[in-house]
Amino acid sequence: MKKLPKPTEAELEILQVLWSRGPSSVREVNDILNKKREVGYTTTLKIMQIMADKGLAERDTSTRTHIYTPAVSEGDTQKQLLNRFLETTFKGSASKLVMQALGNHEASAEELEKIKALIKKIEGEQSK
Amino acid sequence: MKKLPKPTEAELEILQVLWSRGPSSVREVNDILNKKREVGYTTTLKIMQIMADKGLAERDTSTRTHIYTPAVSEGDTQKQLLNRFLETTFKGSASKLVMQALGNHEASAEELEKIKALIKKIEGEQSK
DNA sequence: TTGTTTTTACGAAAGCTTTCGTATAATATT
DNA sequence: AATATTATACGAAAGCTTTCGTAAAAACAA
Repeated sequence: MKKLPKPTEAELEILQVLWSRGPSSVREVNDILNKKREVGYTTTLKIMQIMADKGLAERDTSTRTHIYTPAVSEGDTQKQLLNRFLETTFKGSASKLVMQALGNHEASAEELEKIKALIKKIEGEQSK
Repeated sequence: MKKLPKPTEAELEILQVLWSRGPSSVREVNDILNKKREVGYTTTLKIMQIMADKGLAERDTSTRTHIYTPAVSEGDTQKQLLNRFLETTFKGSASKLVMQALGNHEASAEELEKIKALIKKIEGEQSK
């Protein structure tokens, strides 16, 4: 497994667009970003070019309008960032983080069910 | 409630030392940091001075060796950073984050108990 | 064809954090 | 007292990310 570079904030924002939209042009990504905040077109272009350089995205340059595709999965990226965040902010204590997260943000009943199911599964494995 | 500046990585590292040790001098903090990685003394000094400027720490300058005290609580800071992380990485879905955190890092049996208890409490509130 | 729009490419500026060299003052040592 | 050590202060350099101006190429429209 190769180690992926940690995406910056701006890169992560773009990755999220690519994850939800699939392969996209700079124009399309930039339009979406601009629904939330003002970003210059060339700014988005530049960052997407950097992402291609770093290997966070791949681009198809066969047509004039280049099409970018995410080269890292959403789940893997979340896992990577979570590990890092867990380490820096909670010194590795996942349960502390979970407690904080559940305490401050209400999850729906079904989400809580999923979490309970997961806990059960983990407990099952532990008792072996 | 006043809004605290977001601590940088280096600042967070120092805050963690201050939280665990309580009021400390630059030398003491720097020594602890150097157990993990090499940091120059003046680098640590500079960042702690910035922290005092920003209001992340307070310092007692009544003696030659200034003593720094955290001015923000560990819990509040974790909550602030967690909210931000949740937004940027999990688009606000706390349960997704919890699932990932529990899935990837084993929590001890007692930690799982605590989490289950918390879920029960939340469920109790929801059913009202 | 001629001019307008759209796109990529390039590089530099701006902004932020971290690192460090140097100066100066206070303290400790011999 | 003279020297060495330890502390703070200051500013600049280094490193990284983000932003943007400008140019060149491609596609489109009149």
